[in-house]
Amino acid sequence: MTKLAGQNANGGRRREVRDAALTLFAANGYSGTSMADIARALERGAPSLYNHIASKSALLHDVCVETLNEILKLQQDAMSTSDFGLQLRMMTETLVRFSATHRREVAMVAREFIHLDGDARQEVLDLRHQFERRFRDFIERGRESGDFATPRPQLASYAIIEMSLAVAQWYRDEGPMSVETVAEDYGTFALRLAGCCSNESK
Amino acid sequence: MTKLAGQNANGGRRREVRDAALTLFAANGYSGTSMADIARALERGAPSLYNHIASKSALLHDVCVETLNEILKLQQDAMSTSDFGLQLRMMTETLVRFSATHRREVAMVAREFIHLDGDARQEVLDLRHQFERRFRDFIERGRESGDFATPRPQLASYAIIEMSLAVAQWYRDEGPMSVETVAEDYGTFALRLAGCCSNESK
DNA sequence: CCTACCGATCGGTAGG
DNA sequence: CCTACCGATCGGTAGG
Repeated sequence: MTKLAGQNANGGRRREVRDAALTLFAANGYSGTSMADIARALERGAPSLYNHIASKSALLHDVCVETLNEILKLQQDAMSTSDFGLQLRMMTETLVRFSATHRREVAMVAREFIHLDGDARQEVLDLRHQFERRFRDFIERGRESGDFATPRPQLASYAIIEMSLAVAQWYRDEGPMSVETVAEDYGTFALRLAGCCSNESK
Repeated sequence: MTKLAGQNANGGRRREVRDAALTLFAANGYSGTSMADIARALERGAPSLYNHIASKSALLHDVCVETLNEILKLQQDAMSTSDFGLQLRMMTETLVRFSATHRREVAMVAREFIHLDGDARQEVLDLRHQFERRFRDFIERGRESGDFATPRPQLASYAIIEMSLAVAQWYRDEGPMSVETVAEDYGTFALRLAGCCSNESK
């Protein structure tokens, strides 16, 4: 009981640090954020942060890896149905929903990960490539089956992925459009873009 | 003659500094690049750079403003024809061509400008908004005329703009696809996405 | 969680 | 274009 409470409290502290860092990294960039900035947001001294994290770069690395694993899992779930059109819609809507609701995390895997080096950077790149490869192979299969009509599946997948991830850059909770509205429209965009026969299906 | 040579040399120096900075800013980010890094690339001392530029931030600001003005001019040129479908294709292809051939500059106006503050930042934001607004208004007009079929022109314009600018992130000159191939495909993507009747026109 | 402190590096200036 | 130098700040450690 005491031990459990202690673990929760420590986990809570760690999550607090990660949350404050994420907000600052997204607003000012990883290199534009100092450990002192993060500590200030938490009303603590900078050295205290090292009780909860190994280093500044480990913080970024952890966020990137966890975010990409989450995205990969969502992608897999969205690929469970048999209909190509519906599958593309679900893959796109899922990605847009995630981008709109995890804007800071998406900014990390979209750009900030470049500040990692060595194996940490490569691991993030590998996860990104895995995600892109699955998207691309899926569109390739849909083209072979005749469900999609697009000359270069790679370009279609890049276009769909990047327009969906970019939602994280401009979406605002206070804005006029709900996450669902954006997700549905982008699902339709993806179907049209891929030249899907059953264009507006849903 | 001597004076002209001198002006050329000075202009050349300034361009050298800007070019080296642009490469490093694109690779490592603005905050991840020091004046010493730029100087090292030019095999010079860091203080010497200040003979050619006012400050690190002025360097970024100048690049962003010039790049956005160039993009706005290209956009205007692409909007000269009367046909909505052809106009959308030209606007998109022009943007993709620019993104593929000015990858570093596009990275600056897409993200790095956040490291500017005050008026410098606002000026860049204003130019960006001007560009986005013209794109959005154009799609709105095309929808009213019945040439496009899309429920929310704002979302269609965001999708087209962001997928086009993202070309700067992944395009490689050494890659298998020419700039023209990518531009044409993306032009088709934009027409489909906007629900343009004459979908594949060109 | 704190204070005290480390060497390295930051953007930029002075002066020639 | 250089050397010499500025105060500020960087990520991180020691020690409690």
